[in-house]
Amino acid sequence: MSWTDERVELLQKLWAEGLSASQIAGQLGGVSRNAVIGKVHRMKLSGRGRATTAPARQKKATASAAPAARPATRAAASPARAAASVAPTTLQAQPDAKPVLRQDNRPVDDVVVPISRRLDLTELTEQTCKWPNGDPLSDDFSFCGNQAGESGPYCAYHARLAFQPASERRRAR
DNA sequence: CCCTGATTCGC
DNA sequence: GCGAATCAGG
Repeated sequence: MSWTDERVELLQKLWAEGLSASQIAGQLGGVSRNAVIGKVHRMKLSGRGRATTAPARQKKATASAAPAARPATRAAASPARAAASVAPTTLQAQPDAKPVLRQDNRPVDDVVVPISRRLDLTELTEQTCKWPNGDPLSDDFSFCGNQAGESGPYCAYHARLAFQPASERRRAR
């Protein structure tokens, strides 16, 4: 894959949204997270808010000294990562968070702000996103509750997560 | 061990 | 310009 205008645009957008390089690579497809990071740097988009830790870099030291073995494969996925493993949301409950909707005609899937409404199980309807937040056994457990898409149980943001391989999903919000 | 971004450098 | 390898850190 090459960096077409479209892909660069998406890269810039997702990077600005704060997605990690690996997540962006997963969405773009065909590129590694290193490729994404490299591209970001070449475009000079590094400093993204106050996010990363960037003290300084060191010299690569004596190059071509001892290549050493590759890190080996890292495929093995953990057995059962159910809804229970979803990381507790770090977003504070917002009393009247608006559902994720657009006023214009832009595609819904380009919404990226997953402010959970933190609904209780009994508050769910056909139209609310059923993405779980937190540990189901905990008192804090809740559902996203944002406007669900017409064709699924999740809001645009979580639908996107739901249809990604678990390995790319990582922690959900 | 999982992950993050940063850097170097051969291509 | 590209991105794997590597590094430094959480």
